[in-house]
Order: sequence, then C-alpha cells, then structure tokens
Amino acid sequence: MAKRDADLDLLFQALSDPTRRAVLDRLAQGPASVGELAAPHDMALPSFTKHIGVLEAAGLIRTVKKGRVRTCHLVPKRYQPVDDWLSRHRKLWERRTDRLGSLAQSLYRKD
Amino acid sequence: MAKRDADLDLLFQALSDPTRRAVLDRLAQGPASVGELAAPHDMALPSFTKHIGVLEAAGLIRTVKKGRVRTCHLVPKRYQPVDDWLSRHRKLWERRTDRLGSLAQSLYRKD
DNA sequence: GTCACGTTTAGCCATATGGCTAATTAATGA
DNA sequence: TCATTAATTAGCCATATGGCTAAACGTGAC
Repeated sequence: MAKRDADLDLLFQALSDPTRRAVLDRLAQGPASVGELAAPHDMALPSFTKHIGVLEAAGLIRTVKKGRVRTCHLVPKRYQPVDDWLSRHRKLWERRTDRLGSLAQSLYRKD
Repeated sequence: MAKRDADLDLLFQALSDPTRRAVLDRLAQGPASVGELAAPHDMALPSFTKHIGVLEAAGLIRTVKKGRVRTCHLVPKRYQPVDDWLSRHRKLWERRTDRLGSLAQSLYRKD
C-alpha cells in the first residue's frame, strides 16, 4: 500500500484542466509556439504560461526555445502510464465480474 | 474552443490522488465499507471521507448507507469518458505521424 | 542603436485541496 | 438502557491552484 506513484499524480493532475487538455489537442496536430497556443484562450499570457509549465512538468510536452520563440511539442508516450493504469483497472473489475455469475453481472449492469 | 467538459475535469482530478486511486483499486475487487476502505490508509477518518466524497462526486463510485455502515462500490463505466479522451488523442497523433514520412517518424522516436 | 515582439518574472489575490481534532449522530449489541 | 461502533459535521490550518497586472528580459528587425 501507500505505493506513491508521483508520476500518475502529475499526469492526472495535468489532464484535469480544460485549458491544458485543449493545448494537448492542439499539439496533437503538430508543434506550436507559446503564443500560438495561447491565442484561442481568453487568458493573460502569464496565466497561460503556467499551464505550459504544468504540462512540461508532467512530461506531456517538451519545449525548445529558439531565439525569442518557445516551441512546444507533444510527448505522446507520456500517456502510457495513464493508459496502463486504466487498462489494469479494466482488467481488475472485468476479472471480478467474470467470477460473478451472469445474474450478478446483470444486476451490476443497472449502472 | 473553451468547450467546458466538466466531466473530464472531475474525473481526472479524482484520479490524481494516490489515496483515491488505491480506493478504486480496492473496490475493483468488490464493494467495501468506508471503514474497511480507510483501514490501510494512515489518515484520520474525516480526511478519508473527503476522498470518498470526491470519488462519488466524480461518479466513479456509488455508496449506499444501510444502518450505520456506508457501503461503496465501483461504477466502472465512469472510466469511459477518460478512456474515450485518451483514445481520441492516440488517434490524433497517430494520424499525424502517419502523415509524416518514416524519416520524420524516426526523428520523433528520439523521445 | 533602438524599438517591437514573444516570453518570463515578480508579486498579488481568491478559492480549492488535503490534512487535522473535537464533537455529534445514529444504529447495534449486551 | 446504555456503551460501543461507524460515520459525519464543524471548524481549523497550511499549501496548491489558477487567475491577474506591471515590469523586465532577450532577440530580431530596421
């Protein structure tokens, strides 16, 4: 127990904000500068920059500053731990509903 | 833009805490009372109860109070929005790396 | 050299989060 | 009935989060 998984903490936390998810959406199409990323969001730049910081701290994006422009790109493989956690869970409860008969399953299906 | 998806906010937020993830782990094996769930966590009960509240608010668990015991059970299908978001993203960037040639792909593979 | 541009730093604010103790409620069992 | 038990409520605290403005920084363009 108490097996701290700080990685998952950071990742889920990073994903819990709509602005940040929108940034990831955008970056899925290809790299972009901080300014480009900020444009669609009605928010002061320094506020926005914090979101970039959170995403980078979680490892979901990486950034390179060239001249005065910081370019951000996605690190898709960082979704892996999240993916893993979810599929582990799916297996856990599927294994469990397997152990229950189909009657019990149908009861659970009420949700 | 600014398409608030409060559901995902709540879900990712709920999943961002190790105590709460541990509770979900436990509940994947079957229902349990608040007391049983709290036992492995070195934490005062009222603190723990808040976590239960967060999980319930996110819809990840449901609880029934019978007598003085509140029993909690998992609502597995609530993982669905999270799952959906992730697979949408996987598709997005896979589609993109498809558009790039294999040379560009190999460059990206550096991460 | 100087000015504009893209970004960052510094500092502030309100609210949320995750923890605690003490006291309360409600149900069970002796 | 009365003590014990399971959980909740109330209230407190420290820190984190997500936003802001004003000012500074560093680079590129003219």
